[in-house]
Amino acid sequence: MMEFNGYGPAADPRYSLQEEEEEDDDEREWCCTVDCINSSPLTPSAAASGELTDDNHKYAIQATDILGYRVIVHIDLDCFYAQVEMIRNPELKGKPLAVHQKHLVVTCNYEARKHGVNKIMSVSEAKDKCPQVVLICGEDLTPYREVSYKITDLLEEFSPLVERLGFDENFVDVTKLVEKRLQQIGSSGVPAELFVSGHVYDYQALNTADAKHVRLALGSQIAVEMRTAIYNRVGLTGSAGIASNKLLAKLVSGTLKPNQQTTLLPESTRDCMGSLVHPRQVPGIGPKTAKRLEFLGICTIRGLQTFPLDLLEKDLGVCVAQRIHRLSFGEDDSSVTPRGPPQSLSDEDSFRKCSSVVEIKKKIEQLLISLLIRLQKDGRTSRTIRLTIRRSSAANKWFNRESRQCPVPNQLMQKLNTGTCDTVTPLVDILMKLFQKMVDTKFQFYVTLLNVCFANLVQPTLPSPVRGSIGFYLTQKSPGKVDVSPNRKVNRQLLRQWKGSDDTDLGEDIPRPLQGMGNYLESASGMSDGVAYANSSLTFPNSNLPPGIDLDVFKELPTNIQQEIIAGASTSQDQLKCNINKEQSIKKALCKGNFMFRSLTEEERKLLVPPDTDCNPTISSSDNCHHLDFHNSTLDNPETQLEQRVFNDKPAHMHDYQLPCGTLQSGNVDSERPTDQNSAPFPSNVDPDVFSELPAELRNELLTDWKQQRTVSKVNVAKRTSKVRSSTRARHPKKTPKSNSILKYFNRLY
DNA sequence: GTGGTGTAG
DNA sequence: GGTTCTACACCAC
Repeated sequence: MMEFNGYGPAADPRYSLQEEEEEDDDEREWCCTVDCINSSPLTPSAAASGELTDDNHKYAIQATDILGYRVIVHIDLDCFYAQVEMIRNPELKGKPLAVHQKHLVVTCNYEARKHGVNKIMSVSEAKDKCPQVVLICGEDLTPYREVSYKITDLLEEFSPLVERLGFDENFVDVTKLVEKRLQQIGSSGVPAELFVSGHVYDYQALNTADAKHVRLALGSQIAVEMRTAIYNRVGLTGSAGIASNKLLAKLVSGTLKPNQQTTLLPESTRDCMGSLVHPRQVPGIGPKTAKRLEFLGICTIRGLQTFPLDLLEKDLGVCVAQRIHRLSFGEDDSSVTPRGPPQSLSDEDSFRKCSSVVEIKKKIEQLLISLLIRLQKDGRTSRTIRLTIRRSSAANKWFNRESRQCPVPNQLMQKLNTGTCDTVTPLVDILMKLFQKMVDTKFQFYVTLLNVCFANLVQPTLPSPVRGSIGFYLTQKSPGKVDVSPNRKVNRQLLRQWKGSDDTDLGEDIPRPLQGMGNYLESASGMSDGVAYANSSLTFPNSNLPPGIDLDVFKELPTNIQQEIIAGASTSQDQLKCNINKEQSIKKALCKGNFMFRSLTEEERKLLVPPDTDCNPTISSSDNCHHLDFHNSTLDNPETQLEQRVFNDKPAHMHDYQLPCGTLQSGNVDSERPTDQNSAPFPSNVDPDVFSELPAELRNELLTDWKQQRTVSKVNVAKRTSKVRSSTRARHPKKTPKSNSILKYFNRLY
């Protein structure tokens, strides 16, 4: 990795460009290709022969007219993971460094590249090429994700229009900022000495009389400012491309790397596209599409440009055909769209093979816990859970991924981001059922990848009532208590809130993931007191019930809610205090730089599973303690300290017990719905005395909810009787209030 | 809403 | 083609 002595000037061609010598082979080759093709642009004879005429170039003309004034900057951070690792551990600077996931190098610094190490090279090969290479496992993406969002944040200070592309790339639409600067120049006119910062593609001369040139030149100066800010405040270097659309900006940002920038003036567009050899090199044309193009005999960009559009449309569909046809001319009218917070959170792990249900369950649990921590930190909750697998068999070595998903039951949804333990067991149960929908575990199977995903993320609106309180139970019943995530188009406010919650410096606070895990451990053991589980309902001493709860009402509740209430009855207040104490003790432990996760004791496991069920616990033979390395990692610049990497290793499975059979199925939630649609103000199985003891505000809220449910139910009944469903719809019934009930959900699973 | 495919880094 | 670990768009159903 090079040393920097001031960032901005280094990117300016008026100063020496020492770093150009440090391009890696790939990038050098790319540049050579550019030069090569640039030397032979379309000849007049080629145009005359009908290969490429203005007629089939019509999109270029239209697009240029309409969109030519946009100024888009594409920022591409140099070997991102490696740079982050060097920031985390400055001692690594100057050493050859490779970040690997499993047995593959996913990125490496330029020092390692000098020794022949490359991306997607096996670890063993990298070691052969460069025995002194420092290998860092990059499977935990947390630190990269965090730095990545810091960069996006920083870029948003320049323009609100920032679109992330993976962790290490961003598009920024700086058109408005450029216009603002033009206005500032005002009547004094464009200064004659206006220059382009960095390189100009194809060494094209800047024409300060051309409005587009002026704007792009200003864009290049903004790009330098952005890169300087990224370096000064986060410590990372990156390359930039400046052009009139996203496609071109991305293409030119790759021409000169690392730590350089290139501006494409409109007149060079054709050359720039012509410099690409294969359609696959066009961002937006992936391997599958490229293969189909090859099947059509299209193996070059020129070939794609001149291929009859109608034939292309027949093969690829109108939409795709037109899009890639336009891309081949360098035309891309897609806008820079901030995506807001991620729409889903997922975690996955791959392995050579996994062929036992116990192992699968263990791995699912690991992934789930890591995800729950992230979800807790995120602050949202999830409405959909998805399991994706990839399997192999003797006959067919590789299968594509396949997935199954289902809604997260309402009650669970409300608790997902609270970091408590009681979500883990039912979620693992659900995930195992999803797994069994894909794999018949009665037969031999080989799974090589598991992915758990929380999708459909929404903001919970109600503060969580004290767990175990009746308020907790009742509010879980109310539908419509979550705000659907706003339109994915843009919600910067949401993004800011989301980032705000994420942007914590550890400082004095306990990292929230650990609080959550602490809760997980505590609740898991706390559940056991005085509770014996049966297959379909709980047995309990009556005295354990909180005052005001009717035994009959209680019996009607789903088991997990019963557990909540029992746990809360004895501990609702004490537990709060207890949690605070525990957080403090965790904090103390963390201050010592070490924290130990303990597995559940055997006794605790026994208490979680009824001895008389078929699902006997599989007790983990190892009484292992999982040490969590907890070390500081800060950036050079104190302003932009990285959040500490809480988990150096993914937490190992916490316990290894089988789920009590029917834990979730037991509660007949349907019975909680109003039975008499017209008379009772609330569901028949809600005790009036209990109800009357609730705060007026809550009572009103519940009444409104129940009223709404009844209305919806009526509408659905009417719909059902008047309309015969198609077979597909029967498989995916329309959503009714009941469809969210746990029972309904399990009916679908089985 | 579900499940598959394609694209991206 | 996948090897890693994501994330999103789109489409048929």
